[in-house]
Amino acid sequence: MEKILQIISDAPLFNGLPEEQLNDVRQIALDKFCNKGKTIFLEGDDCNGFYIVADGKVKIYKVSFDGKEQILHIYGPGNPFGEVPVFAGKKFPANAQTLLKSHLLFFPRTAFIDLISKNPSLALNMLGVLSMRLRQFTVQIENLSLKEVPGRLASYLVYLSREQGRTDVVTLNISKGQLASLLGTIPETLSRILTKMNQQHLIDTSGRNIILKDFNGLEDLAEHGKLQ
Amino acid sequence: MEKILQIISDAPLFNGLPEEQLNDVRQIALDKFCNKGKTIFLEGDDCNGFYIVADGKVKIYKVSFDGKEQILHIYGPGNPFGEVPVFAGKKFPANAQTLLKSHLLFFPRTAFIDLISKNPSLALNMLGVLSMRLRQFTVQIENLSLKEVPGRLASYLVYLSREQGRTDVVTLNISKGQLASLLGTIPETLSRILTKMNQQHLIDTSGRNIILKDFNGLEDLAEHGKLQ
DNA sequence: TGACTGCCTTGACTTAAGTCAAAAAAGCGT
DNA sequence: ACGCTTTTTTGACTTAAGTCAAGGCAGTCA
Repeated sequence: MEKILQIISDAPLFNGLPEEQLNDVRQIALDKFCNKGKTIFLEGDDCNGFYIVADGKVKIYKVSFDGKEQILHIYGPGNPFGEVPVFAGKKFPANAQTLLKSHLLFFPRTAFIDLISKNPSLALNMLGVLSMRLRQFTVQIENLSLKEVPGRLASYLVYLSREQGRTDVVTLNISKGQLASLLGTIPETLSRILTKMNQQHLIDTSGRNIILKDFNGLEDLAEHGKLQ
Repeated sequence: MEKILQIISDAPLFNGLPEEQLNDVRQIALDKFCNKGKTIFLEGDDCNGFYIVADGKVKIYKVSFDGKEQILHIYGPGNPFGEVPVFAGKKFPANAQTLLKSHLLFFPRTAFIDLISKNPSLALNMLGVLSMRLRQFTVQIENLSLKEVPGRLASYLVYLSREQGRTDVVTLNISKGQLASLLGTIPETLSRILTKMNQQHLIDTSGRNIILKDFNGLEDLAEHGKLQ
């Protein structure tokens, strides 16, 4: 199978579609190659389509008046982004920038809407993706407003642990500064909390590897939201 | 037009559908009447369908371990809720409770999926609604993490002002305690900030009516996020 | 009228987390 | 291995907002 077609068929959005429809999708996809640090779109830009990450990594983020940034998502291969304004409004609600040299697929708005109208199962997949996003946001809002930073960090570590399929050690796939922004805090605070968790034998850090010394303790912290 | 059909056709989720499709939708809707304070579902409950508020008011909320509650949404007539797990999973991700005596319409999961498969424009409308909500969540996360409480309050007042179509005075449609929760804070803090805004002649409060004495100042505060 | 209830406000105190500044450590290209 | 940049850590200080506890105020219902 051709490379791009392979990427498309692996993406959750197009999962389970028959080969004929995958080919239709492939027809409307355009390649876009970006270097690290490239801004793909800014909040308020007009949107004429959405993207899927074929390779690399992209952050979706908001910036406050005085320049502080809150990362909303970090997407890797297979994840779509920028699809909200395709269906509602015309402007992007946040900024997007590559974190690595990346290969993106661009799907023009009208062609895609056309496709989805003829394709109930593609529509259902899309509904599933958006619903999932909504659920993630719900959790993120819950975390931001009900938990303190240690709780959010613990929660993220537990999430990473599930994602990486092991409870003894996890590896961060983003820098600690980016993690701070994702957790809605600043690098200094994150660093201090990591040190504190070390002292309490919850974790053991060495660079981007974090040994989970007390997984139950972390789950507890993620649940209760307070560090001792 | 029959009352239930009217409610359905007025709901943003189904707005603009041809009458024939509206009738299809109406066919699968079931009535549910609830008193004030009735729990409709709890986080983790199995989802076998979703709801639309026909009449009354419903809050969607999360509860932290120590009982503090964060309201995610307050929905009134025409708003759908609980549709996320219809596509994304099987369990409700948050709790729902009526704030008033309410009349709800229930749409069973399987019947609805059936319907949508046969109805591309219904699917597109739903995609629009979900996208709109994602957009709102984006703003909510931005507010929670990049703005302080005064900024979030100002932002809410400006939003209310647009919704109610006047820049001189707005009326809260929820209690101040509930507003505090919606803003991700506690009643004491909200009360103090309202007092402070009074002193600075930004607003003038009397019960649930809030006179906006300096609308530009409020917009500025909502943007910059800092109170003096 | 008065007590009951729910909601809001105020005060004194504590604390989590941000700011600013500087040093230490880790990456990276040549 | 070298210098350079970027990332992370640490320390001293400030501040927004939470906690706890007490009062006030308004509506309701005997």
